[in-house]
Amino acid sequence: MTSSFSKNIPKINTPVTADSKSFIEGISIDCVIFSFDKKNLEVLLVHHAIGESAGRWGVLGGNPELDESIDNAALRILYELTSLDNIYLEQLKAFTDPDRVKSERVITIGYYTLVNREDYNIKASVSVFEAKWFKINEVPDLIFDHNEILSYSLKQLQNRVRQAPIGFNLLPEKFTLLQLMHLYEEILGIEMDKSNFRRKILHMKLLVELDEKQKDVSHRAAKLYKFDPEIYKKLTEKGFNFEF
Amino acid sequence: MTSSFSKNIPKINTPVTADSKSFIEGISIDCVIFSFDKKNLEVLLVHHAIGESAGRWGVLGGNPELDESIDNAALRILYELTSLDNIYLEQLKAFTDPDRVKSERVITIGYYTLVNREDYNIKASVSVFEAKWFKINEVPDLIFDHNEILSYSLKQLQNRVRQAPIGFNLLPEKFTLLQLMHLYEEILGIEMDKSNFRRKILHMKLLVELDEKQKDVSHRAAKLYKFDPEIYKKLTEKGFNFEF
DNA sequence: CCAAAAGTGTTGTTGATACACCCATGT
DNA sequence: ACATGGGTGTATCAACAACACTTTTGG
Repeated sequence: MTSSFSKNIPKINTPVTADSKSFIEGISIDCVIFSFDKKNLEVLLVHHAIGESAGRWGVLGGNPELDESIDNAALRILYELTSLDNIYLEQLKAFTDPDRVKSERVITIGYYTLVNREDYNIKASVSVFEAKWFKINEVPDLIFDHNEILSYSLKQLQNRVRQAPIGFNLLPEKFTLLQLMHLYEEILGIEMDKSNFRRKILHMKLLVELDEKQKDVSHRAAKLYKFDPEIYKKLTEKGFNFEF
Repeated sequence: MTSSFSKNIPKINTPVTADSKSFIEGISIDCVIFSFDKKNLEVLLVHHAIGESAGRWGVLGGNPELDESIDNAALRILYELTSLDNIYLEQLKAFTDPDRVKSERVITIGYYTLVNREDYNIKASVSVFEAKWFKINEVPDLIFDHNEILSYSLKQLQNRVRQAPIGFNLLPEKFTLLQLMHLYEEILGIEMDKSNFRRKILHMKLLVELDEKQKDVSHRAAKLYKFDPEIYKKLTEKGFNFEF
């Protein structure tokens, strides 16, 4: 689910770390934020300073308001942390083990989101939270069931990325074919053949070749491409299938 | 399908239609029950007799208890209606539009389940609810957002059935290859080639050929096969991929 | 010149697709 | 005999994997 979220935030919510009660009692929101930095898939984690989980890291969390859908609440919470809107957001599922939080019964609706690292670096300078990027295989022991939520979201990302061109949300607008290939290699944890990858992705005719090349690289500069959602839309309407 | 209530059910819950509050306030469960009858994919719907949605049909619903996971609650509610256990159950997602139920704010965790029609016919003779099977394209206008939940679950079924051999849950233990093909045709809404389907499915070596044939059919009797979860498990451990 | 990545070409193999055809059985 | 579905065989084409090769550019 993608959606936009306007500048004027309707409601600022109390941080996750607080022990404040949700308006809808017993329901929280947790959101895994993925990003791709050069060669590595990374996750944004939030440091918890107060409460029972003080000193540990967790996925971005929050609470829904009474008059908003949980999906919108997730967008709002994301905006509060990153100042980003127009983010790719997808619901995972509800995590509902009665013992997932020791002190009280609370279920959480899990989400994952894909952000372009450049946009994040520009916008997310101010935040109430202390947040940090972790390489996906260097994630520490997290609060509650957040390790489970994270590993579930990674699986989901691996699945989805094969079926729909959502990976582009992790890249800058203009990218090279090799960057794109490295992204897939990193997410899927496999090695790919350069030549075969090119043929396959170009054959899909999803990408627009730009009149631009890489700059300041110490080797032959590669052509830049961009992903065009309009083209994708037209192709899917014709029964196109992105199967990676 | 109305009648008395019996058997020892672990926890008796109030029916969905009642306006009773859940222990975890604001959270309900809705479960789409799929089945395959000869040629048609069908859904089990429950008739609502009391409350604001009296006279209309909906998906099977219920409320969780404080000390059980929502997944377990779904299994319990399913058992209460169908007397079936050991059922294939998968969570869809949370449906959370603040206006999805007019009178109060309640989110629901959606599930779908696949049942073998023969087992159902044997076991589900008794139930507090009036329930009826509907062909998938003859489903009426349902209560709340249940039409949305249903169409979402159908999409999910179509996706999952291509990636994992879950379709077998809809068939009797012993089946013919053509039955299996018809199942896929019906779920995916496509036509398939008999010969090619055979080759493909047999080539996967998922099926066990039985020493048995169809009986009482007015044409050449077909060999019966069964799906062996053990074989599937072994294959997946070796990196097998069921991609339909 | 060399390193490093960009980009092209070739070849063998596999699997999907579209058929045509024969077989067994009840009415 | 014929309708109905069961079951086999085959030719063609597209996709994929593996790999060798040439090109461009900065240092």
